[in-house]
Amino acid sequence: MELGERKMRILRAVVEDYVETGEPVGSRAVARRHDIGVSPATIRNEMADLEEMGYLLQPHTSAGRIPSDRGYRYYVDKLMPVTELREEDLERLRLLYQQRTQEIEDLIKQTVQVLARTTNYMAVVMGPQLAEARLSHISLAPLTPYRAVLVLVTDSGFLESALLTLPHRVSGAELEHISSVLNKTLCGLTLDQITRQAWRELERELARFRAVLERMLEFFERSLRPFGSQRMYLAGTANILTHPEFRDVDRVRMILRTLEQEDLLARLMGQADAAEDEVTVTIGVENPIEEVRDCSIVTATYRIGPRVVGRMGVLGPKRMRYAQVIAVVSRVRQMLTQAFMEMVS
Amino acid sequence: MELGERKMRILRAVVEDYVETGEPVGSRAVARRHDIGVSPATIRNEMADLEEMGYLLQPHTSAGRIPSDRGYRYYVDKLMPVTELREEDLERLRLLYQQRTQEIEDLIKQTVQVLARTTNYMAVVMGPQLAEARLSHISLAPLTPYRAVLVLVTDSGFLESALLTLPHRVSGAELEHISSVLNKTLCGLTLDQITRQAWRELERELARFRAVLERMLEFFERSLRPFGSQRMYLAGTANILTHPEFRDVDRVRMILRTLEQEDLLARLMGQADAAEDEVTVTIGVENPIEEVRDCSIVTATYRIGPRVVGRMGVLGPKRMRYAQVIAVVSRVRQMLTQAFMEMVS
DNA sequence: CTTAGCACTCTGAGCCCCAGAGTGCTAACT
DNA sequence: AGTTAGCACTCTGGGGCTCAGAGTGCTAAG
Repeated sequence: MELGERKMRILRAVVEDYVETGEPVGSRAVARRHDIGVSPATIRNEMADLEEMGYLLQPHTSAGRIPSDRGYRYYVDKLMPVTELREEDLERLRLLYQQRTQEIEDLIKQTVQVLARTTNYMAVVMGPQLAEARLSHISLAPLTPYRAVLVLVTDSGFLESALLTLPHRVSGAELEHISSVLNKTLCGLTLDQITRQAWRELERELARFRAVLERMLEFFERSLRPFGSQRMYLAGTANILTHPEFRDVDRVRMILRTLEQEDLLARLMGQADAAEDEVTVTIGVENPIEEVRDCSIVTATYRIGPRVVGRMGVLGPKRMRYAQVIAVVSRVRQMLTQAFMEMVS
Repeated sequence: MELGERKMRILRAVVEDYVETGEPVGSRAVARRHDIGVSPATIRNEMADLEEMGYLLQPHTSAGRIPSDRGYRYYVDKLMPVTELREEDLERLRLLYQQRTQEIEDLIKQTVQVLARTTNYMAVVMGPQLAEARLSHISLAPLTPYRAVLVLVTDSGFLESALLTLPHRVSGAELEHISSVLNKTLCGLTLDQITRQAWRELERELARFRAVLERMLEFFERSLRPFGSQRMYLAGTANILTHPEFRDVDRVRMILRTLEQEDLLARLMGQADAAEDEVTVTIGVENPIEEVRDCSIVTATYRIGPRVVGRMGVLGPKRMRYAQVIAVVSRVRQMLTQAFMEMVS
């Protein structure tokens, strides 16, 4: 549905004023603060139209208008000005990402902090999703007669290791044999493929060590469990309490209770997609979880190397400074991906 | 300061009624609900005494009394009945800890959840503190010419590993040599000792590989940074919002903002102590952080094996069901330590 | 030392009122 | 036909008021 030029300007004015003040916006205020070029009465008529079309809402008769979810959506899609970060914030990001840490986790932790701080909303970063990574090295090294260390490395430089308790005595030579078979069979496959398909083959080749393999499979499945081990990093819970829409403790409680459940939070954050460089905005009722229907979320995918991906997002009230948040998320996504690129290479 | 028998009973009555109802407790209510055996007037006098002694407070004239921090302290130290968990909660704990996971982290995550759920307050668990653990195995295995995997195992079965980018080409044989020197020199030492003292010696013996050693030291220091990498697990943030003392959004915001800072949270949680099997209660003003002076915290140390320790705690309003919380924390501490014991052996 | 009686105090809920902001409608204007 | 001024009407939110209820401290009697 296309809106006329003047309706657009009015809708934009209402959204922006409401985001700024938190008060319903009246025709008079629009006329005063934005030069639409017509009188309040005309604006009143236009606003009545916009309400009928579903872009605006009236909290009660004789209050100003506030944007509906649809109004925000239209604003975000068509009306919102492209913004760049404040120089000050940009500087902070540069500072953070140019210092070369070696630790992926540190970088993620700092990312979630910086997202929360610069937006003053709540930030979430999901740790990297390894399922799509390709194995480039795997080995089983002896430790004691009944213990071995399993080490795996992916093509983008992830290291995972685990202590395996061996079900029976296995000599060093045998472990080496196992390692070489593992390498031959599994390298180049994604971790997902390994648990699904390649396992059969292994069981044939290493039938003698079936019990050992089972221990390993256990580990694989655990470290790949979709959201189990995919750690979630949260920051800025306190931030959202600064916004008047969260004055109501019960509402906040509902929201927090929801976000504490990692599976729900993961659903909220949407699907990671390595190809996608876009920032996604989910407004109010668009998001899949009942309890956060009056929040908006801005999400994006970051990458570590070519295949490993994770998700980041900012959650705040629907009355959110969308342009700014999108600018922040977009920049952070880009800089984080860049930083990982340098780290991994 | 010793209190007379009757004063004790009255103080206890006030604390318990206040904890239950959240309303200031009047002399009449005490007389009715607890048979002290004297009239409200007498109780009134006693309460006035207790107030003067600093055990009770009056929010305003002509309201009932509420316990002061000192009153709670006396209650916890001397008056509180020893409680056992409700059978239902106990069952839940048994269920949780008898299923034998192999993952330390999973166990910790579930512990923090269960603490939060059974108490309905907020729970914190600090990941294990490795500084006191003793190294039992260390090795450096080749991966590519310029990369190696560093693996270390402690005597209680912790595994840590890292990918080292080598500053120059190092052959497999050389790595093996380094590994054997490392093993010889470092095994049996605590990680703390290693970074502090043993390092010198290594630098002499492996002078040729100084650059490699430096990479390793970096890793050691990172993984031992006192509270940096010592992960904090939180649960039940939403819970505390159910309590009327946290109706005030601004107060909650202060508290959350504080708890988001891991260094402050670590200070709140106090010092881990392997020897100590006690549960510690910190009430209101006793705790070191200004912003949480109207909260109480119940903490305890858990162990993984003989030396590695971590901390767990429950944070809630001063008006807390101390006896129950202490019972929960004590039981969870015991069962978690037990579970780790079985896992590690 | 304990208790009944009593005057006094303070809070919090409920209620009312009203200014202020904003609307929708009508009728006049361009 | 679209725009505007004028106007009556509506709704909210805050301030102020009142009052019942709960609880105290004091006094004097048991």
